[in-house]
Amino acid sequence: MNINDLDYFNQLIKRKNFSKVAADFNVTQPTITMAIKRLEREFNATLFLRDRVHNELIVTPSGEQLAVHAQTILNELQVAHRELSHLADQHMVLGLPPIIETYYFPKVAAQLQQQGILENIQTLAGGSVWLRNALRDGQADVALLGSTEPLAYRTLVAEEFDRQPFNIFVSAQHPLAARKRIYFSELKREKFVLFNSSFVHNTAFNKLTRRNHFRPDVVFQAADTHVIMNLVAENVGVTFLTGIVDQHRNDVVRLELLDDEQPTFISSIVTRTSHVLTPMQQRVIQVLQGTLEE
Amino acid sequence: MNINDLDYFNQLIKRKNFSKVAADFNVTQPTITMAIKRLEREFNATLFLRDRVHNELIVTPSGEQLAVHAQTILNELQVAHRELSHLADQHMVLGLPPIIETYYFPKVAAQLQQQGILENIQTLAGGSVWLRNALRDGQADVALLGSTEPLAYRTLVAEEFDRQPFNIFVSAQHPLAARKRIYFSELKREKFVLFNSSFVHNTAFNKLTRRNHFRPDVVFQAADTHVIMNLVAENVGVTFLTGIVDQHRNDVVRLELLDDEQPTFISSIVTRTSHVLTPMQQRVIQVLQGTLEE
DNA sequence: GGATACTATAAATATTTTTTATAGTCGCCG
DNA sequence: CGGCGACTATAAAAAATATTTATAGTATCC
Repeated sequence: MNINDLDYFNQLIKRKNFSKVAADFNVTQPTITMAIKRLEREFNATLFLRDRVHNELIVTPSGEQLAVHAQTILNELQVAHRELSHLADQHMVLGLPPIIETYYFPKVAAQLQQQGILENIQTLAGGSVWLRNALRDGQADVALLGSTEPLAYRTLVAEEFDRQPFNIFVSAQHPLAARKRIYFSELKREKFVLFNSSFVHNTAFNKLTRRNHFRPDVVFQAADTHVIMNLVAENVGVTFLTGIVDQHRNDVVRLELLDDEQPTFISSIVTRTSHVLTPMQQRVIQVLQGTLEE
Repeated sequence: MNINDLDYFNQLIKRKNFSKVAADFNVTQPTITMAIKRLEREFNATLFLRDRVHNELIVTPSGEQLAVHAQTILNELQVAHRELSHLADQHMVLGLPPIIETYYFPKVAAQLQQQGILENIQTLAGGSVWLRNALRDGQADVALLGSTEPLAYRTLVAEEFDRQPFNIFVSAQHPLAARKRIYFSELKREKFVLFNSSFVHNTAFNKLTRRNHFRPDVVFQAADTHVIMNLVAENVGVTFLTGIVDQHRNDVVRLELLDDEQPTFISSIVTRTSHVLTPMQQRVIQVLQGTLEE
């Protein structure tokens, strides 16, 4: 049995049209007909019903079931290709969401440099959700991910290394600047400048607004914490970020939240369950664990 | 790329010998050489080092990594074959460990019969551990499994439907027969007749003996609860089983355990995450849920 | 009734895999 | 040391498979 056949099949499931699938793969239409026939013979099942009357292609239960497995197999192959290509290049792709890249990675990089393995690391930036998928499809081998709940996925292994509360940052000229701690509900009338690229902050923020029954007035969303901090300093609005972002500015004040049951920013080291660590990769992971878990 | 190549590769990983793999598949030796070459070209990596000096075959890191994926892919295909074969025969294989088969299944079967779908069920008997693997490799489509901890596996979905405490059963002539409840530690000097085929009972039993610091005197292990009960009635020993086994005998007395933190016998309906339910299979699951969850 | 949009079939070609036959490498042992 | 045994590799031929080309079939739409 040929993998191509599964590829054709998989595409036919999506496209529901033999000729178009053929075009997608730059082969002629009978090729697809034959491929499906081979699969139908191999699995001894009808995979599609050719409904000429309504001119549509119906996927049988057997077809649906096979589609699930075909998908897994094709993904597994893709991951294999990517993983082996990383191995060949002697590097490891480390996924980093922007916040983690800015505030945790420098420490890690220094350690990796000392051990002479920094050159084997290739970073891949992206939001937490996107990186999770990049891990799954083999684009990344390891990722440091932020989340509000402990991560638990079928194909990934996560090891938590830090928990940080979320804080409120206001301008030094802001009336609340004199305070050290506040309740989230006190922010009902404030304007917010928020972080947009990371889904995690939004999740946490939305939880809190919902729990406190208000619709926040979000005046701006930025992808970079420095931009946000500058806007906060200018008193354009207040923001909601993790404490690690603090960074000794004197034009911005950090306020702790007093609410019970606050969401926390959980940081984890995540890998694929199927990923086999080389000795070099094990050292990288050890450095990550050592540096990040204090 | 051909699945056969992965099959050859997978076997070579196990056997570490080209000629033997060739023999295993009834092909000639150059076939294996070529297959590995094709994979090495396809993945642009060396998969094995042929160490002529020590006359052994060394698997490279790339080889190790590919092996993991090859295994997954081959398993996925095997599952697909089995699942589609069940679909073709219009049946569903239901795995049942002996205890569950005896004490829960009759109720279920009656309901399934009423709905006219009993004939579509094929049961598969086996211990919990064995059935878990049967689910994973597609031999079974659904299983009712017993466990002492909630089931959580990567490739399986479990839905709990019952929790039962474990009980002690003694002969009506036994000194303890007058009691209703006892502490497990009071059984230090007893002889035990235990259930052997189900790993779950042993796990729970061992937990308790360990916690109470004694080495139990196990005089016999049987695969059938009736045998055990008969031995208990004859006062050969006492036993440790779930309450459902009770079955109105007057020569045997059931004692509840007074210990805090007792292990419980958790029963769950388990399926593969990758399994697509047909309408008929959905009805079966509904009957299972309806009947078993009261 | 002809044009259009699909899928299927059959024969010819092209491609890929396997076999056959043989060579190469190394260790072992008399 | 030389021949034998246990391996794997290579090359050419043969066999098996997949793809293309060309064409037929079936149903819809106008």
